[in-house]
Amino acid sequence: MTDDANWVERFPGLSRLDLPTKQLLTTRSTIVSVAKNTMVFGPGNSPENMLFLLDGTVRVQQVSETGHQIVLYRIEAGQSCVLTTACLLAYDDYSAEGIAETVVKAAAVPRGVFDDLVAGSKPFRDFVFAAFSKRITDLFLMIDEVAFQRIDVRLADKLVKLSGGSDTVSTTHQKLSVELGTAREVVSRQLQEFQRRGWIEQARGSVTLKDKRQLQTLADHSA
Amino acid sequence: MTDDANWVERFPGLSRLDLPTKQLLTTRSTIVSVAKNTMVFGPGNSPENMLFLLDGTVRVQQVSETGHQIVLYRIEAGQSCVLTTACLLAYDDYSAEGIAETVVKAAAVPRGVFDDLVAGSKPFRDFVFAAFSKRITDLFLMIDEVAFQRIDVRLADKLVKLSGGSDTVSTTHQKLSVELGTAREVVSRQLQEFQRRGWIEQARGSVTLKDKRQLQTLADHSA
DNA sequence: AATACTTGGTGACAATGTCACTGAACCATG
DNA sequence: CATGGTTCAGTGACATTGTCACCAAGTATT
Repeated sequence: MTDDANWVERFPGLSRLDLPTKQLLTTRSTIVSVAKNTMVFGPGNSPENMLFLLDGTVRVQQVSETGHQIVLYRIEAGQSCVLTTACLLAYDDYSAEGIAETVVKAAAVPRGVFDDLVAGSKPFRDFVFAAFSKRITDLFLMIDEVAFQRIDVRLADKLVKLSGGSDTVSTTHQKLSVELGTAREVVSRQLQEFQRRGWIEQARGSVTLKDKRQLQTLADHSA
Repeated sequence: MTDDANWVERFPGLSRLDLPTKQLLTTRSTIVSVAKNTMVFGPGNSPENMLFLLDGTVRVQQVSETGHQIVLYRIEAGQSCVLTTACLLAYDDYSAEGIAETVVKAAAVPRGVFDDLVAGSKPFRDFVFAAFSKRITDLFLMIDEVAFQRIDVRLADKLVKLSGGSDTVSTTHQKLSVELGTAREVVSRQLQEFQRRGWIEQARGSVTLKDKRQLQTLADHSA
């Protein structure tokens, strides 16, 4: 892994901080590791610290009163849990939970230090507000998608995004349905249709993208 | 109208500010009025100031790429547009717009003053972060509703909420469909069903709630 | 009064969600 | 390896919701 002591430099939004602020962040934070599939935060589990992700991914998802689940967003390396944490602190009765999808390494900043930083550093304020803003606009987009986008378009988009650079997605129909907030049967049907068109091939627990371009075209068709 | 010069006292979250901070807010802000049905902010119209609503309601809604519309939330008196404003400043290419539903009176705080306040006052920071947190958790709930809640439940809930203390809601089927992000025909059908059950009566451009208790029961049925 | 616009109603159909059930693939254990 | 349990995926019937095309009545404009 890269130099953890200088983790601040790896955050695009934080590299502009002045030296004393950086030092405060570095000296007053601790590097923590979280095992895969651990709940990082959740109902009845408000973290004491603000986390800044150095490695790995945290998936934030919600369990509805109806028993349904939906993935809200992911926190990647270089991003912060600030807002989710803040939400938990403000309203501890809500149902979102953060789960480490991989081994996660993060810098834990105590709340008091965080508050001092917000007070003392304009660049840090900008970083925090930008994170909030990005999250809220992303949620706006998500509401739009859930409300108005066809499920085949959303599934194609999700497959391409989950594949990343690779050509296979290791996941089950059930998990894909949670990604989109739909039913497993719907995912199964759509995947069958994609397979019929020769865009994908299926195996138990994985989907192979044979024609990512076509999938991408369908996903972009929203415009 | 009540004493505008002391508007800070009317914000629950701001009354705890220390005197100098309050004075700063008061002296450096200007009271503005906005006519009904005016766009307060929107694409290509980022406001220069952070607004604190003293009177009236601002409806925030989104126009999808597909042409569909959905109401995201409302900003009521005693709340701030901070987050929406911040979003617009950060990402000016997104499609949400704020529309004054009534005559709106607001205190406009310049961005620089706002930043100074965040830096200098812990209670003000808490106010701002609480506003962000509330908004994000509300959006989580909304995503859950849009994705998983039946339309009759959502419509009943919306009718009760829009009615407030009154027993009539002056709105069209079209507007109700935008509230829920669904189609007018769907609203018409559901309202017919409510009417058949004797829960409401309809007239052109208005709905009269005859049995608010039953509607509320349906709305609560989510639990 | 003639015209256009808004509001709401209707039926056919498509897309998606729900339910109950089936069987195949995988896994842990003896 | 055999067995039984669990996970994963497929299927058909049906309910709910969304889409489309069209109509009719009320309202505003001229």
